Amino acid sequence: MATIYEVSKLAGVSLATVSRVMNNNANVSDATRKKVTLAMEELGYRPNSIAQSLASNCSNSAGLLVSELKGPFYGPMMSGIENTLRNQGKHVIITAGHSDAEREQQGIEFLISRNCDALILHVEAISDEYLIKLSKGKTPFVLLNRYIEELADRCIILDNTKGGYLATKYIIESGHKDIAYISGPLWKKDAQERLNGHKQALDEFAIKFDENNLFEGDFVEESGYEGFATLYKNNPAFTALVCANDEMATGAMVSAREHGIQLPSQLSIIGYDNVFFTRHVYPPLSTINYPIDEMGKVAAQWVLSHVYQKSVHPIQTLFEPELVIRQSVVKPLTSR
Amino acid sequence: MATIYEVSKLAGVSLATVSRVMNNNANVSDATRKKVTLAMEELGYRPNSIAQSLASNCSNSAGLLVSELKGPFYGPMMSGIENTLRNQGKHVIITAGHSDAEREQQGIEFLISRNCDALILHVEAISDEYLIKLSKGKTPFVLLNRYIEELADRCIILDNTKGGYLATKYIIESGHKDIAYISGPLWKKDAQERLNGHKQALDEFAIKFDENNLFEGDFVEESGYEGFATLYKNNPAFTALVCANDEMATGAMVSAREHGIQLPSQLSIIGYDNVFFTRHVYPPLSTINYPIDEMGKVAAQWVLSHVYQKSVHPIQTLFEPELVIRQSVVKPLTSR
DNA sequence: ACACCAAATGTAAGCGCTTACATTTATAGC
DNA sequence: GCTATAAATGTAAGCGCTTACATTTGGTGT
Repeated sequence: MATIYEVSKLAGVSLATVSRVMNNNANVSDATRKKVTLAMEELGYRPNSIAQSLASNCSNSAGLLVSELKGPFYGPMMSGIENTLRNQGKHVIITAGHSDAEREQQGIEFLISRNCDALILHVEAISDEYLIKLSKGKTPFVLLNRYIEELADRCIILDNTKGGYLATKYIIESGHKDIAYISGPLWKKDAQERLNGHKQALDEFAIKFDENNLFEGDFVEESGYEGFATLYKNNPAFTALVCANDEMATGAMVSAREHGIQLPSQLSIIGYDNVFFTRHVYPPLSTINYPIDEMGKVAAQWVLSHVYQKSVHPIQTLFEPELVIRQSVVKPLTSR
Repeated sequence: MATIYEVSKLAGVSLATVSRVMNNNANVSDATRKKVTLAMEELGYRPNSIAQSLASNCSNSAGLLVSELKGPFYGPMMSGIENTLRNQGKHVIITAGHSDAEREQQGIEFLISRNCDALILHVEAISDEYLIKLSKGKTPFVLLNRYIEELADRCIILDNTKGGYLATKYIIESGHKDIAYISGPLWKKDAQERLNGHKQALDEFAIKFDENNLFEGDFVEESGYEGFATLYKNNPAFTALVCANDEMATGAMVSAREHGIQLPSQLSIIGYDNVFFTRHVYPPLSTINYPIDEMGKVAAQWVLSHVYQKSVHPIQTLFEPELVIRQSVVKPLTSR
């Protein structure tokens, strides 16, 4: 690979001048600019961005840490972020934290050590303290789907409690009274909040919450599958099931059908997140919309404005969940 | 951030020694190793991997270029790659090419300029020539889902033609004769191959291929939706639909139902790829398994063995598609 | 023709590391 | 105790760039 030195020699100018034309510095005469450009082309020169980064202390790239690289939730998020950053000539370095404190920390350190100009973090396991300490450091970051009082202005979040409330309220208003719930892992704040919203709706309609109707899953499909089976064994009478995310809801649907239950007539189900395949399961799943792609874009814009001084509309940090009604929730049969 | 210099001063040794302990170089006495380690901890020292990379010409990271960051196909692929590399202490830098030649090239150049030790490429639009030229360069790479004669040993591929054949053969053997097909964009080789497989099966059973029964989609759901509508208008008589991927198949299912067609009794559908949600659509979709996560792992192992000298079982480059039977294909009704 | 100033270019130090090579120190054999 | 040898450590040159500062060049006004 050609280096800047070879370019400078070929063009008959100094290193500094070559660097100047690369960085569009004003003070270069058109004549030499052309000479240099030509030399670059002739050599097929590509600047070594590692060296640039080391010298300039700016890498033109943001680090992104997500829990998983796969899954219907993270895809749109990564995609939204990458697109808006890429449009401004910035790059994204992605790594996965796997909802594990140690691996999340490793990931963050890797991204920092790679000179990322900023970080976008979707972290679940790492402690608030670590993040607060991190915020004193020199690499700026935004948090997606996590709220920390002290870092409030850089937290881009959804009102999870409200979403949980909305889901259950809709179920109740559809006539259900015996309602089961499959939650996410309760050490995760969002799982906790969604459950709180659920309880809040129950309260409002004076339905008492029954521990027997609660199953703690872990946000993946299998746990929805198991969850249904367990709940059904405990209490075969519930007429509606609210799930803390869509994946568990689909898992539960499979299990329900295997138990010979007709959907939706004998059992109403609602999910959470509105991932793209919810329209295609059967019956099409009612759910709560989580505008994660939008939120990813906003995170990217935060970086653009805070780090690269690109002006941007004011940043929205709190997003509202919305009920999306499809066909998986119906009035309960009087008996089953 | 502390630098190696400060560590060396605190520990009372030279830069080189610090560097040696970082790299586990043999020739360091236990005593000084301990001194240095202590100093590092005291300063919270993290090596700057950019500088390491510039100096050593090795970044311990592989670049990954995929078409999209979202979608049920790429997620497992990225995930498989990241996991196996991460387990060996290597990192992954991911960027997206969006099936566009220019953006793919930009992505490749970015990854190279970031000193990636190797590249894993899922590229669709960029030319064979470019890749062949690239192979003369110093950054080694593997190709996922693309076959180039000259680069055969670094192409990890699925026998797409065979998969196409298998799907249609199964449909025919289920009794269908009037079969429609929604293909991917035909400039993509895999789309072309799958279609070829389809035709081959048709041939084998002496069914003639009818252009009216072909719709060229672009591998996303919407085009499946449109595709069905168009095909149905041309020829409402077909009893089975084979789709070049699962996303288009689900799109087609939605459209079919909107046309008042009962699935699967009035129309059999088969997909391709076996992405995770195929089990949850209704009816559960029969499809062709594409072990993309496995193939991603193999790509990662290629990198591990060719670049980092980790020994690894011999690498499988050709993968076989497999029919997975669920409930979306049934015998045709005698009439509809 | 001269001084003066801005624009264009060059010089060289450094970004934080690695590593070949030189030097010092410890170990062993006699 | 002395040399030969190996082990431990240090020195300094670079990796490919950026950038503060110095120098040169060319254009003005008089």
